[in-house]
Amino acid sequence: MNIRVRFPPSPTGFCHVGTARMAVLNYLFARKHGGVIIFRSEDTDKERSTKEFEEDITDNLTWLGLSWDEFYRQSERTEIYRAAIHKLIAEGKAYISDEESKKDASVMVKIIRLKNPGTKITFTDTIRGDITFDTTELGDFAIARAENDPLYHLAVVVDDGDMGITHVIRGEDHISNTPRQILIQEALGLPRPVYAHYPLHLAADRSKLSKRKGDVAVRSYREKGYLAPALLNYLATLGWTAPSGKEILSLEEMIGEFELADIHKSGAVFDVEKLNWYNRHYLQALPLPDFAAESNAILKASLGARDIAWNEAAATSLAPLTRERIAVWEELREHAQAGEYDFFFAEPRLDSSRIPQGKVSTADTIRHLESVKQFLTAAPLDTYDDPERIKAAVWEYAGTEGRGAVLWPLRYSLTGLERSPDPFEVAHLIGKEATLRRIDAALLAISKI
RNA sequence: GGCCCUAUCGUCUAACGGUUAGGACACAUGCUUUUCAAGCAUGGAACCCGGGUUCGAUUCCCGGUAGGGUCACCA
Repeated sequence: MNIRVRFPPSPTGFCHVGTARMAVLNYLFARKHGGVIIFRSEDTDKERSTKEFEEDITDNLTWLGLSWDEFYRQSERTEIYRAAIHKLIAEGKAYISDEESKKDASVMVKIIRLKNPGTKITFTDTIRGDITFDTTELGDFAIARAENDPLYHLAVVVDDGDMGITHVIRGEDHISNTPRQILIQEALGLPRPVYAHYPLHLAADRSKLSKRKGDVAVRSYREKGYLAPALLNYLATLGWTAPSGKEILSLEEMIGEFELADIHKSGAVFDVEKLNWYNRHYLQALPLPDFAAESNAILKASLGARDIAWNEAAATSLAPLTRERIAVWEELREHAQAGEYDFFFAEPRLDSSRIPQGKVSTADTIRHLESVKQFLTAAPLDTYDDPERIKAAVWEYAGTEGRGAVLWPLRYSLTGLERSPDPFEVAHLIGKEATLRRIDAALLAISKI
């Protein structure tokens, strides 16, 4: 069987994570079976559909790493719908009725309705099993406003038939649309595709995910600095578990393991914490030069706004350290804007009263700083090539005098921050000269207390 | 409200009649370079309720309850 699936978004809004998930599931299934993917822009609502939204959708799906083989717009296919509607009317399976407009009761409009035979429709859903509907309650539902102006259900059915769609994989919000579409299908004499309705994902309170309850646009995740493979991996595993039990999977691995029947039946909450965990993973997996390039761009912009002189080399050497401190790029920007990295590029501004820590006296603090300074002065220059060797230079002393008492003033002197990376890492990054200079500055500041 | 779907830790889930109900995220505690982050170790935490079926139900059936979806001249 030559499998053909479709991505049928309507370009009436920015690419939603729900749209992305629909595409991911269809993509995995199609690629697994060597099938064909059709992107179909469902833009029959002329009022709300825009080119901008369509581009946002294609752009973001591509960013995620997805692709398709054929592309159509429903707005360019009115002739095909016209023929189908005409045929239905000619065969007496549909009719034109004059009715009051629902928008304005004083206006009479023509609506084309399907003559509903009122049968019971049972279809097999790959994810849920058999589902039965009594279609009598649907009545003669509307399929078009005019022969050249189809409504959603008609367009979908005609297109699925014309494009040879074999598998319709969509959200469960379409379950109740299915009997209606099957009725049209049967009236047109079209084959019935395989249906698979997956559950929608939900907001934290288990209600429908909406703009009010968090980000729903793929572009906003992208702007915050989420990585495409992370979002892709999360979206795929939200409501689907790989048989291997793996949670981290590349696109190729997902394709290899994917089966429609393994998609869960119940709705899952979209959890940003878990997404962050995925993103941290993929951020760590980035080659260091790639990480540094992006990291530098963010630091440069953030530090520029703080009037800190830029030093590309210093920033690059910082990359291994910033990498383990963030889950999303946005965090690096926030940290840099809060001044957490200033000390790598400029002398720290010390609050002398903060140099002695806790119960340690000022006199002892001075003594410790003087001692540490001696050790670090005596240490040969290449000691600074490795944080471990810097540590070794003062470790015995810190052990006997009290690590906190010795290390806190050192760390604070070097960074001027309450919270920062450890002192040896910092000394390594800023080098011997700056390290000694900063200790001297701290000693000078504390002597004025 | 009618119709349809669903129901395991806070969250994502494993289990396919017999298990100390497993894992991941999050959380708590401890360790590590008495800060922060990361890492490592440990810990707390779940079968919606009621009936059946069965030697035995988280698992199968029915009912209830709860949640979701859908009831357009939108898609």
